[in-house]
Amino acid sequence: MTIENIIEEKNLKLTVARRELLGILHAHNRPLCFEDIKEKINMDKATFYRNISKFEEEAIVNSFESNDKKRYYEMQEFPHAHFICNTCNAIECLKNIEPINLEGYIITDIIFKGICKGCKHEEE
Amino acid sequence: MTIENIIEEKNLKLTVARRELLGILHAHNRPLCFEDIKEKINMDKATFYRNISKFEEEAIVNSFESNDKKRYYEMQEFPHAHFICNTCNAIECLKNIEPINLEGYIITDIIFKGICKGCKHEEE
DNA sequence: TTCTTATGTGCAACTTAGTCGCATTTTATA
DNA sequence: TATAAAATGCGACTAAGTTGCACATAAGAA
Repeated sequence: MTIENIIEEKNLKLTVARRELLGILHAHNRPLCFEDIKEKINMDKATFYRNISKFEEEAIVNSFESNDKKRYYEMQEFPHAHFICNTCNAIECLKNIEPINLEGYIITDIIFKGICKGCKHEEE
Repeated sequence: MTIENIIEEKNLKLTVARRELLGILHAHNRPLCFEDIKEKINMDKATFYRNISKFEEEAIVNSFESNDKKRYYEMQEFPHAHFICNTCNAIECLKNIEPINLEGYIITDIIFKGICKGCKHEEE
């Protein structure tokens, strides 16, 4: 599925900003915040946040808050859990954990916090 | 364990602000943000954030970011997972879920996001 | 290809959570 | 009761995210 297809499928206009923004998110296999993205492309923050909101409404992108008060965004292609390290603040994607069920709830996202493998190793 | 004992055990000074702050957190069985707390007690936000940071360092309190860009705090008495509803933004404590293990990681906190029982019911 | 219109973009001003420096107050101890 | 270290409150600041508005652009019609 190309970026052009995704945009077309949702009946959104294909603009330069949208192509660039989805291009960056698609190319990186990790969640990115606005700060990460503005290092890579020159885009006004109002444009960034308006497009990101639209992508979230259309279920193209999903997001979560990390430990650093910033929101991180990624393509919703393969929904998966995340691990946020309290020590180094790194965000890892956990693509292979077994599904968890909570009776009565619909789970769309799981965030684990704690100490990642690297930091745990350094502590020992 | 009284608030006075907790403070003394960690070798912190027992001040009016600290007693009030821990009193509020102790009295409410749900995570609270600064906005929630300033409705209940009159405390400068610098004092709030400095004390909350100290309580976190001392493992008296823990915290997480919600969907609303605010950080929520609660006593660390009974560590447990949380459910944040994407629809109504409510935060629920999940005190009875079975423990999850991730090989190589130390998990200190789990946050589930999705649709809570109430909102799921309304959708149907 | 050009015209038209709805939609998107960029700018600047704004809001709000959270931080920091500093003068003053309070706690704990001698 | 005196003292020193630590906590508080204030005001100024930072940075994420939002909003209104004028201008630019995508996409379909003519």
